[in-house]
Amino acid sequence: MAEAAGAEDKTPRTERGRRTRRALLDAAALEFGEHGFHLASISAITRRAGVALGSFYTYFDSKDAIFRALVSDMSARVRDHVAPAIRGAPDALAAERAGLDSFLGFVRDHKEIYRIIDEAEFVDPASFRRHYASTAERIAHRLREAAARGEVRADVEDAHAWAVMGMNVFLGLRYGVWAEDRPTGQVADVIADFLRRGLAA
Amino acid sequence: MAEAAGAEDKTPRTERGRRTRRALLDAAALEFGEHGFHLASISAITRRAGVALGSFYTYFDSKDAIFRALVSDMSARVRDHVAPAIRGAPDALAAERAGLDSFLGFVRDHKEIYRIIDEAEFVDPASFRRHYASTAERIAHRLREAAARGEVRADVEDAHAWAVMGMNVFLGLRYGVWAEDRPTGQVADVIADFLRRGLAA
Amino acid sequence: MAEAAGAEDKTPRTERGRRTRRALLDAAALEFGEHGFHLASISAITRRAGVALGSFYTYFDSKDAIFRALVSDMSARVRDHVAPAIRGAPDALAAERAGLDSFLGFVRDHKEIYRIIDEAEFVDPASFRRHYASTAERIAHRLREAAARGEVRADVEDAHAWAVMGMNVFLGLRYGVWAEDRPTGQVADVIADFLRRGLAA
Amino acid sequence: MAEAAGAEDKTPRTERGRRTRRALLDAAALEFGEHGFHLASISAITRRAGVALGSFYTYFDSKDAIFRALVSDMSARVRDHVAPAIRGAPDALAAERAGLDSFLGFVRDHKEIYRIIDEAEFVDPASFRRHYASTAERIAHRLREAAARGEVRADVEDAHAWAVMGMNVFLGLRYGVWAEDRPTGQVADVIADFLRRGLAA
DNA sequence: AATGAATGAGAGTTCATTCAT
DNA sequence: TATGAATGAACTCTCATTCAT
Repeated sequence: MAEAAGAEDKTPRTERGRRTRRALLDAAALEFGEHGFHLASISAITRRAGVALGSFYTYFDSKDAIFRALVSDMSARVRDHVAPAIRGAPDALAAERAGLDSFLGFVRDHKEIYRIIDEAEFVDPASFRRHYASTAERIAHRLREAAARGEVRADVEDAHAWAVMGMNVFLGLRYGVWAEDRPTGQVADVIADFLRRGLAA
Repeated sequence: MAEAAGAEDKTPRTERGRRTRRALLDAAALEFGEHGFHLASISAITRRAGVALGSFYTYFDSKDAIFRALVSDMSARVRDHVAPAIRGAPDALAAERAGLDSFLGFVRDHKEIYRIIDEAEFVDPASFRRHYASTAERIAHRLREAAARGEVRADVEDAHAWAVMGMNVFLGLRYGVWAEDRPTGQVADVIADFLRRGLAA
Repeated sequence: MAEAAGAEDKTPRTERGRRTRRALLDAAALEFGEHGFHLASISAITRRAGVALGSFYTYFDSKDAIFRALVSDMSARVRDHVAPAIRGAPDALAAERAGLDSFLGFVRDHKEIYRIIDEAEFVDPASFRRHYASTAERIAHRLREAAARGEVRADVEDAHAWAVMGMNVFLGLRYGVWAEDRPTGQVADVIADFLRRGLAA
Repeated sequence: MAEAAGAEDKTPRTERGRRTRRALLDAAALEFGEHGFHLASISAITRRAGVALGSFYTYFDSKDAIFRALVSDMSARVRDHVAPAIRGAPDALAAERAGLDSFLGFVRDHKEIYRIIDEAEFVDPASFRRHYASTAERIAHRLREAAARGEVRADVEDAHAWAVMGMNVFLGLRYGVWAEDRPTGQVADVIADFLRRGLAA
């Protein structure tokens, strides 16, 4: 039900197959995260997953294919992690703060995601655009609704949504590099305050 | 330890050598920009530059070395292009707007830079950090001075500088993808207004 | 040592088994005919036959084994198709004409056979020699008997039989390539006349 | 000047390069002759030629490419060997006899050619057709001229040329298998007589 | 008897780098 | 300094065959 809806029928039919596929995906996340797409090797992935090299091709057609599967897997997990935090927020600006905080936390716990998402643009441009476009659209949608409710300035436009996403992505993906010791909440607070004043009605 | 200073040993002595080195660098910008670091090949670079494969090593120690040389070359060019625009601005917020606009224009005219800078983080983490840290530091410095002059809020901190840089980088590097038809000035205006309200004293 | 006799151990016991074996053989004829021995894959054969990969080894010991089974299957079918035509001919030279015509017709209707027979020499030299030697011997036998009856020259020898077979095989196997539009009967006529009187003025 | 007139500029520029290319071609003839196209391996070819694996790709783009180069190399050599024998013959039928004899001799001395030519049809159909079509056309041309001179029957047609070629190819390529001990001249004599007068009593 | 996951040796090919001329 | 041939390790991918269920 993930990458391309049935692709070519590489879907495992047995429980054992399901476990092997999962192991490969997890191993791939680590390998791609550590070495990047081009330096990651399929033989390293299978070694990490504890299966024979040839078994890889029982589940994925190619190196590209597993990368794509991984990206959509991770997008979904990020979304599933961030969405509840946003939904629980009292108003639009609190939602943005909660979303950033939740994203920072997720990345901190899954450092591999950082490089994988960054490379997705070049390895799989189509899914990259889909990913960012849908994120931006979600933010824009929230802002427009908030404007209608009078929570934020009435003249918000899409550029604001992209700017917010840009800050979040840049801060989120580089947070480990930038300031590992700083609690994520603190950063989220500074940015939330900045957003509030920039976007307030 | 040689990257920045100019390679100390491989510096060409003759005029002809200087031209060949420049041709390699230009060819490398195109090749890395089109294919990315790992898929770019030295033999393609030399072919584009019109020199023999073996000649490459007269000027650069390795594939990494020419990439590093290229990244610092380009950082310098971006800086040289953006700096005057910033210096000419009447106040701190106008400077940020001018900087973003100028950066958007530069990227539009040098599309290769987009991918090269994006990859620099993984190919050459050291120079990547140097590059972003110095940019962030420049922004932070401007904001602190502006705060001292009362042009922006007194409680600005480094997180603001990183957020501003994040928006700029994300918008700048993806501007082609995002909204090719939109004049860069318009985007810069929206963002400038957002910044003004967010950072105003 | 098992190829000809019918495999002795892998013979199916049930009706269902018999059908599966037949399906594999038919699928193999198409697959080997289309791609040649080395590029044909067992998994493609089982897919075409509609059975699971593993089931293949219930019926054949190896890829070589099914190829051998196929070659003897097809030799027998060619023989069964051509023999009646030859038997019905009034004299030796008419028999050769009828044999060629019948062979051309068979190949036209079973194009796969073309490549399979051509490759048999390399995949399974033993059965290849058997196949051609017995064909040549049959022709030689007919010619010797015809000579005894005074229908053909008295000094015929084995080389003549091989020459006749060479023409037939070359024309027959390449007929599709060479002259698809020409009726097989016409070609058979030209060759029959040639056999009768040669090229001299 | 051989395979495809300049292909992609893999032509060696130095004397050493020329020698290496020749060594690869000779090694390939043996390897393809012994094992056939698919079982021949590039690493075996380079081992036989005494060069490193990677050097192969300095001279040929692929396994297919060297096979094609080899086939045209060998066609040319066969032609160069057979042509003088044919030219020296007193009349058309003597020419056919001389051509067959010369071909049988060539194949006996270069056994590798046997399998290579036989496989060319499947590996490189285009050059296969070119090869046989041009051979058949040469024979047909000789026969038509001989008919004009009154040396052979006036009603010769292309089918005769194909039949002659079929006999020659079949006898020539299988002669080693069939009758290693028999002098080629003897076979050529039998066939020449057959060509002249056919099989009728 | 039937299934499909698992195996691993081996293939063709690429490419950064070295070296003799 | 310039050239281009030489190198070999590393890579992705295939497939006949085996095995547990």
